[in-house]
Amino acid sequence: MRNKKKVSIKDIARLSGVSVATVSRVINHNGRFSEETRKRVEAVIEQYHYTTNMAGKSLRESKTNTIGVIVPDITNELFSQIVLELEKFFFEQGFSVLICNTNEETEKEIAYFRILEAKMVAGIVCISGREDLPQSAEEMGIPIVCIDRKPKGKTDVVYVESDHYLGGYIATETLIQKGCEKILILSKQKALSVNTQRMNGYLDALRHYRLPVREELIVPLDDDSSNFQEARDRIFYMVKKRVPFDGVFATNDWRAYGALVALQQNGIAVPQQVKIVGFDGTSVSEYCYPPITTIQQNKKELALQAAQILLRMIQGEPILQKHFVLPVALIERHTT
Amino acid sequence: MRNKKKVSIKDIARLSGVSVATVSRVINHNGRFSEETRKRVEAVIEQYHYTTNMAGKSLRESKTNTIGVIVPDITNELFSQIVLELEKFFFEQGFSVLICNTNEETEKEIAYFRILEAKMVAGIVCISGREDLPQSAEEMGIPIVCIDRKPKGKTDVVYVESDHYLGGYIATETLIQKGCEKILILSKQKALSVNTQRMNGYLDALRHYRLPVREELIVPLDDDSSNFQEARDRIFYMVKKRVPFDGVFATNDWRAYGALVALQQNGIAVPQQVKIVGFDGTSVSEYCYPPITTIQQNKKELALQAAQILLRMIQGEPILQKHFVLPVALIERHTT
DNA sequence: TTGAAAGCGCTAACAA
DNA sequence: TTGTTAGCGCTTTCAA
Repeated sequence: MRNKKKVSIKDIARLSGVSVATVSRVINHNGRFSEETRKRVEAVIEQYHYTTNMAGKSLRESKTNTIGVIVPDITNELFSQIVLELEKFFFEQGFSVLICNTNEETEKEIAYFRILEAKMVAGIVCISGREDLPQSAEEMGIPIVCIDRKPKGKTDVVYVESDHYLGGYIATETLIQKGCEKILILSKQKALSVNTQRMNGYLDALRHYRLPVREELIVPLDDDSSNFQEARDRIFYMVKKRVPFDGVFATNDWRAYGALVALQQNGIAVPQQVKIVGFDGTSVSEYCYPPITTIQQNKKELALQAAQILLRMIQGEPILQKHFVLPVALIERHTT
Repeated sequence: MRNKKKVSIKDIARLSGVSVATVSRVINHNGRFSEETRKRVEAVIEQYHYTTNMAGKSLRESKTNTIGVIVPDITNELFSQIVLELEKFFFEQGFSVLICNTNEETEKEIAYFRILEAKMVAGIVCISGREDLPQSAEEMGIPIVCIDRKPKGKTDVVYVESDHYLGGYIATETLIQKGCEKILILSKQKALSVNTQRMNGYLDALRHYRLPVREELIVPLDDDSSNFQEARDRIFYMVKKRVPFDGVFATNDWRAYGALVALQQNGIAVPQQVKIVGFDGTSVSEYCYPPITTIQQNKKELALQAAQILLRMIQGEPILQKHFVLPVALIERHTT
């Protein structure tokens, strides 16, 4: 079944009575051939369904037309939407996308960087996940753009992110303006910039409205269980412990939904007794009941910005601005 | 910034005082070298962080360790879960995954087949989407496994699918057993085997329970709008037209949810007045309100089966069985 | 156990 | 405008 012997540039050269160099020029529109030659060569290419062997080309040029996309979890809607936009953009630019799902495992991420290097990808988009890029990444000399991941230490890595601080501030402010005074925050413990920025927005909003920061309302989450489960369990526990609160800022939509379910299970009315704001703007916030007020990230723009910058880097342009912040938007629904 | 000159097999050979052939043998565990040589070479490789240049290797071997995955829409949870499992499996086997999002556009799919061929991928997994593989695909001589896509005409293409017929039957039977007599089906018009099999399950269940097949309750969907919207609009219209029905078999979960919302908007109680069953077992069916009874596809198993078969094909094993059907499961929730 | 050398398909420098 | 040729990094055949 294998081994339809493929037609190579040599065959095309022979069949159209020119040299391989000329064929190569025609294929790559490099000039230095006559109109007549072009026609003849292209006809033969057409006739024999010739397609460039990328391995040969890549070997010769020491680079491929492949982009590596590193992502923690492709089944997370936020990420899959970003990946979709990346794929669309790069397809149009003649690049393919290698998907590298790390599952947040450091080892797998490091392995993937090695693989991407060995495969000589043209560039890498690194979405969220842990903060510090593996050592190897920086030494590779492959253009990298990060999304929602501010590389620790290194100042010269390009990254694009939503305005997480403002998002945290607006989320909290919204709750305050709707009358909440004891606002609980569900936040990952891991000190990612994404987390700390949202937290800072929360804290600043409280301060600005002269509300006390209550230690017991800062509920840390760790990494093991799902966002939904963990949030639900934590809120359940808070209710059982009778810790009073009247607002929840959940740092993503699944956590918000977890909080919502825990409250419903305890007969606490949302939004009458407790109000909730989520983050991301994924579909769960829209279709759950009642639909959740959330801070929307502009996934398409995030992807597009990152992709465009990466493309420019690949083309050798110097990138002066290293840090891009995109606005977020409040979507008011029925939990506030 | 570019151009850290990479260390090649030649460098390793020189640095460890052996020939490139020997280094190659050591790297690929091909025997024919002494234990001592092995140690020396491996030490040098380690020291200089050598990694194989895949373009060179691929060119030489006329194949890569990359798998192409063709998928209609990576943001569809059903597909992203399958892709996740494929990636996981192939990563462990030393393959990378190229993601090819076709958006159901024939042209893009054809383009991707060409690209995958030019890139000499080791194999292709083709998920759902249109039925007939492009001509080019079959001629390429690259192993292909389809998921949920029964290639038209061609009998020798390997495919793995859920038992859509049984799913359709069980969905309908469930509605009947809960007392429904006028069961509406929301089904794509496009004659994909997936659609027709579910439809056949529906029809056979009706016949088996001696219920009439009513033409006006077979509601065709076309391709333009989203599953959710289209289903919602259709059901809305049916209600307005006062077509009587007391059960809805929606051929995926988003359609089921669309139906649910349309009914709720018209003040029709679910499940009291109308019952609903969805398909796929994606999260929307779980977290919407009320959660929807659905037929679950085993995405992990689907991916694993396909991946394992493809791997065997890549390794040159003959595949005798071409068609694999995986069981589905009814998940009862609150819409029946 | 080891090495020399050919050649996979391609591009680009150089020559004509 | 066109051709010749070297060489990218690798594996493998053949010879030693």
